Amino acid sequence: MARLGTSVEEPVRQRLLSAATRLFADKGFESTSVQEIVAAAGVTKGAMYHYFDSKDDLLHEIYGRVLRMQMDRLRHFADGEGTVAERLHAAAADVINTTVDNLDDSKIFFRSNHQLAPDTRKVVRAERRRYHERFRDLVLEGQQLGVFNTDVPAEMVVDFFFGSVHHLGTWYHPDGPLTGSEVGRYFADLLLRSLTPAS
Amino acid sequence: MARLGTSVEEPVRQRLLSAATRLFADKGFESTSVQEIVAAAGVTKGAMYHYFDSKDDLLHEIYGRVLRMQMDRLRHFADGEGTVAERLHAAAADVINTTVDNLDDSKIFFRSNHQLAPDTRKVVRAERRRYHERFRDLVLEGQQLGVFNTDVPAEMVVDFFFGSVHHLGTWYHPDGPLTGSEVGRYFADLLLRSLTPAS
DNA sequence: ACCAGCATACCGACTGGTCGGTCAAGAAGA
DNA sequence: TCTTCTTGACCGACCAGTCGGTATGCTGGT
Repeated sequence: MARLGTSVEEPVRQRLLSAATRLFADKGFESTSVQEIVAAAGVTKGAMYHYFDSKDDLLHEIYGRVLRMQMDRLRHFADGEGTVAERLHAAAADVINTTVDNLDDSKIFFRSNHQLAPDTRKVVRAERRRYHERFRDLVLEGQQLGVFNTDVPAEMVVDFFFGSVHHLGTWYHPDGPLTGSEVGRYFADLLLRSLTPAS
Repeated sequence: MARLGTSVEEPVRQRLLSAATRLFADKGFESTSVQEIVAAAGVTKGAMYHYFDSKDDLLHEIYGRVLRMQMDRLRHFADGEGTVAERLHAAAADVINTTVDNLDDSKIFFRSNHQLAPDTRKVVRAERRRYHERFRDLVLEGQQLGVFNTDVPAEMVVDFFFGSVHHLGTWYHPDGPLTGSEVGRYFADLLLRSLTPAS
């Protein structure tokens, strides 16, 4: 059992998670064999099946990490200070920033959803829904205060925006000309302007 | 040889394409076996390998169909009549409409990209890029005419918007309360407003 | 009218190989 | 000695693709 500061190396469980994340993002869940994962982590299958119930369980853990992190950050910005517009802008820019910082997780999240076992999928979907609802409530708050347009339902605005976030994994490259913060600002600007009354 | 109106049934090739589309969209490319596809189409493996070179080839054909259709429609709207804003709005609403009408194709398109053989993927990506460029040029045209905001690069606006289109397969249900046209109008409105100067 | 020759369309058993997962056994610290 | 962690050989299921074969019908020579 790894105690505090016992080993220089990452513990086996972490190494497996990291290796799996990289491989799943690169080649997809189904195209990655357990053998490849354990080889990349420098262990054998027995070790993997000691820490995880199945290949599916590994994927589920990756999902869990992302979901918890995103939810924590969203709550922090949504419940923070400032006007609704400021809080929504900050939350939107932040989710793009963290998505870009964890592009592999994001790719897996949006591409391998259908590979999860039905039960696991239900859990993930429920957690995802709560996240969306918190975001939607922010939009709703602005609409009720009269600072946002009401002609497009809040629910749809959220789906519209998260499509763009989802899509980042497809075109964004960390070594490209744009930083995550820049993309975050651009996208948050577009979102806010699409919600702001014309005159 | 099927002459005009000779057979009531769809020809085998079409049946295979349809069955594969449905199954790939439901369970993903890698999780669908050739055996399942031919069973759903009511033929055997021999028939499939008579019409297609490989399982990959089948996927490639599905991609080709979607790409050709989308490009044709975009050109029609982009080169049509009306102001830039009107043409962009029409093209944006239409791509959402056809995406909703062919949700299975769309799911496959955005989810199974990485399963294609490298060569095939290059071809698909190139065609996809041309599509994006045509769309971007529309935005650029509006920016140069001064009717659209210029603070966000046209390229980024396109990536922003197509993320939302991409995402449709995740949340839209044909038997839900919204028609494709309604979603198309909402999303096109959001896009146009995000491009329109505030005052 | 007939037949040989050939192409198209399709069948389904089979092959070589891969995969997720199991398990008996060993190493090492407490 | 007991527990925790790790090994690697192994199993049964499954999969993409192959191949020898059949049925049908068109074509041109007689």
